[in-house]
Amino acid sequence: MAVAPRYQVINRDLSGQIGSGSLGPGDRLPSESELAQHYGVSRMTVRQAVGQLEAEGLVVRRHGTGTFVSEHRPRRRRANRFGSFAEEMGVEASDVTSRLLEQEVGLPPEDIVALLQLSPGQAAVRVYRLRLVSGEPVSLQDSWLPLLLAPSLARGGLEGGSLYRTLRDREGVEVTRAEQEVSASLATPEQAQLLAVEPGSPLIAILRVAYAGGDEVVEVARSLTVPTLPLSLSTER
Amino acid sequence: MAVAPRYQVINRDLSGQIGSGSLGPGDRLPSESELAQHYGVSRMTVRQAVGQLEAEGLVVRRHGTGTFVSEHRPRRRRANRFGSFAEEMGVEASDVTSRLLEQEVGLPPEDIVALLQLSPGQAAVRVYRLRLVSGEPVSLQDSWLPLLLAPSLARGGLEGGSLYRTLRDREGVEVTRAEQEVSASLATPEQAQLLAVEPGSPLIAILRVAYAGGDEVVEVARSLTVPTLPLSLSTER
DNA sequence: GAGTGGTCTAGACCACATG
DNA sequence: ATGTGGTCTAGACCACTCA
Repeated sequence: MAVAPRYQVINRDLSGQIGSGSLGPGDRLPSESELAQHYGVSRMTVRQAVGQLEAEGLVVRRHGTGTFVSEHRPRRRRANRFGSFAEEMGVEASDVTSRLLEQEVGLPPEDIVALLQLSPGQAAVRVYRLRLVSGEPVSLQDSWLPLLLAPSLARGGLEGGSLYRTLRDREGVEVTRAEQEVSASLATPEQAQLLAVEPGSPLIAILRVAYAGGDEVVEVARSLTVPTLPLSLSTER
Repeated sequence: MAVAPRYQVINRDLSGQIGSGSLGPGDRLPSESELAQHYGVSRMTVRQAVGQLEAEGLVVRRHGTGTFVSEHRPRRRRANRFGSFAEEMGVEASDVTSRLLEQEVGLPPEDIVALLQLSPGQAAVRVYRLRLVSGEPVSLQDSWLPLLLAPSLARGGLEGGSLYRTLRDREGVEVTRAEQEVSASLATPEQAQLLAVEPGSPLIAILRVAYAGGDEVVEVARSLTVPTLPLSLSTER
């Protein structure tokens, strides 16, 4: 039945109340004892739910005083765990879909070869995807992985669209660390068409190198993401 | 006597064992039950200690398998500590210089007022700087701070070019947390001239909100930075 | 099946903030 | 003095992994 743990149910309920505005910034949440009684669980369970809210930045706990809704909307999650794409975008995983543009075995471009630490001639798998949130295209992700590390990807298939999860479940390769470089670029006509923006629009460009274990490079990926900032910076002084 | 909580003692002990190498990368920690017995506490207490290690990135928990020391040294704490400008750019602090473009007291634009949580009419200090690395312009930083929090800045002067350091030394205000949103934009002619790039070039745009203590907003800053990526992403597929 | 971490209980006492 | 969150117990059952 895949029943969610109680603390997650409580977390989502409170999270929803904050999101919908029935709990506004600065409001005090019911005390942990009250919540425990209300949800019919023990206080420790409530604490787990609230602790998660706190980690997400939605609430602030004050010893001896109470738990309060944060004054600000949390913007970005911290990047300790290079989160899934959904986490990084700050959206629900269920809102994220993928369109597979290419999945093939071949020789990557020179610069990628170097970053992947491949010997000359060694093949790699390319997974080129368009990621969508709520059906809207938001990001192009172009990943290259050493064929030796990801042979199963050569045969196609991605479990639930998550590359890292597929790696872990099918190859036993666990991505433990990633480095990113953020840049900006202009959309080419082809990119623009896929992302539904004007050609020449600015895009956030990220180069990511993902490692497993020590220094073994598992993936080199380039992504181009549509800026989502609500403020128009380009018109500023 | 200010005795530290047991879970913190346990956390530090394990943390020390990892740091000293008696627990190396990939090693499995004793099971939670064993740790509980060893430290003479309940398993829930051990879980709190280990959970903290996990949040710090020192260990990885695997359901049904065990808890393992992470393969990599956890790098920078991001988000929590937001490095100096030099750290963020990955350069030596001695290579970084600033050119003060404006430093004045006034009423910020509407959007900034909201983010600063100012009442209507409340004044703020603006510090607008061009940051250079090795003499090359790389970033425009436009900061707004509540006048009440930074009165000394109204009289000019920045210690060593570091805004946060000035805040700490002169106002006793310590920035404890910052949130950032990354975006992209196109350089206006004026921005282009200051940054020595072509008008219309893509720039990395970052909106930062810095907090002191709980939810008190200390600074809202917008920065525009020249992409420094060695790879030319804009010419890619 | 044995061992691991994940969830949960129904209490308890303590430290802290505020009226 | 009261109520809050912080810490802690001594169990329990479940879900997962692996031999």
